Amino acid sequence: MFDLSRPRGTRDFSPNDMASRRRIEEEFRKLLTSYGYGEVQTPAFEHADLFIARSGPQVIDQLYDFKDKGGRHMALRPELTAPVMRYYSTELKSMPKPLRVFYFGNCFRYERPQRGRFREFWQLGIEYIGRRTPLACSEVISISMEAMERAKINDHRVRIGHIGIVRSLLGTIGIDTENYRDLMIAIDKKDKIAMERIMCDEVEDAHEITSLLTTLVPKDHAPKTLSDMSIDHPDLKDAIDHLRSILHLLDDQQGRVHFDPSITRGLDYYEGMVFEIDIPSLGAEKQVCGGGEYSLSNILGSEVEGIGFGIGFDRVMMAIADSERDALPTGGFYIIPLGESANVMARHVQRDLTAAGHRCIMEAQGRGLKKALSIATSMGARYAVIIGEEEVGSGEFSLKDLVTGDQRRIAFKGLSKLEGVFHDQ
RNA sequence: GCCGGGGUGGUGUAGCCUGGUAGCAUCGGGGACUGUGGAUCCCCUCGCCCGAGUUCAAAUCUCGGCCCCGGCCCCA
Repeated sequence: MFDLSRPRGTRDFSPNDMASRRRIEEEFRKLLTSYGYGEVQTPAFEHADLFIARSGPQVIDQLYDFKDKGGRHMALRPELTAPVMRYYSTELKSMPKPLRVFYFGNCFRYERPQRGRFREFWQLGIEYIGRRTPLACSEVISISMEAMERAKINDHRVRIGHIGIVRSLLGTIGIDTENYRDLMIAIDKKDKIAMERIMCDEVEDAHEITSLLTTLVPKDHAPKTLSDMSIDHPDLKDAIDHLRSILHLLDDQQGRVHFDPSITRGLDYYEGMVFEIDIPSLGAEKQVCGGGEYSLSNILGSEVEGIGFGIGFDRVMMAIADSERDALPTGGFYIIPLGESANVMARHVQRDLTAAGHRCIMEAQGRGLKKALSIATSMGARYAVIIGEEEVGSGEFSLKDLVTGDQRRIAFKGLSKLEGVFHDQ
């Protein structure tokens, strides 16, 4: 006997799970479609180089890669932005700008599983490829927030920053670019000690360091509002104006949006506005969405700029209240053929009813009437269709309302007239 | 990769400290009841994560592995 267990970090989804997941998925699709985004799909695996080329060692360590039978180095996709950009740069390029696309698919990373982190997980995202105007930025952020609302999540918060602000500030005190990466990570983690350590190697003026730290790291990790930012540096004016315009357009009535200059995002291709959404109640893996403005000229070899975000679909599902989860569909008919002579008519009735869009389940185990009615009820059917020798002989079937108990004979030919006579629920 | 807490029928649990018969609930299958249902009663299937060690004897104690949960890291 071989190992029947499920691979580590993967999940099976029950019919109930899938009912909930599909409903939310559809809700998201409707949202994105209504904003003019078109869905694209790319392969589950790609040439490994697509992911390796510009990635750090962490991404590569987590890559599910393999040699195919032709000796090619392939990898399961760890994220969807690169494949979508690959698609864009080869085929979608000629489409009118701006190009609005969205994607939904599974991704694979060899990680240590824990709550909210899996080796196979689903990501939903959009890309707005075109000029990064404040209106376009606010559209993208707004869609991500509306997605949370559609999922009926109400404790999320949005943090918006700007990578240009951080870069400029560091530039003013002459920090060596080679240390940007470590420093950016330290800033993103709000790790003052690491920030100070890295910066002390570069600058001598303690006052400058201190003021910089206070500017970048909100007190008590509390989000700040943009108006708290009092930086007079000419390089920053454009960035701050840009953010102001975006925030103004977001028209955040519920106070979800906060300014957090410490967001730097890990990826190299981000520049300008960046944002994250998290749901505090999720615990350690609370970030459900991340995105921002990017430029991909250095990666794809051609000038591509845009705005996008990725949503962790599984984390959204975890945050959805149990009361919002779906039950399996109920209602409709349960057909009970009694004896072999009833089978043919039973199949015909089932075909007609399902063709008319009704849920219609066949008693196919040969159970007796009593047992079958009991099953019909427990499966949530509204009506039982009873077909026995009597019915076959007269070309009729018995239709029993399982809620009221009423029962009547219906001519098989009169099936189409069922509409409106009974409540299919 | 690191640090904690756990793994008992499909599901939820008792038993573990203080070694000896694995109990309960629910779900699933069947029957009482061969053409009229959510009830009741009865019967049945299915389990100590894996391996090694200690012992007359291990679900229980020891070690290793695997897996799950929480945290770190990173991210979604």
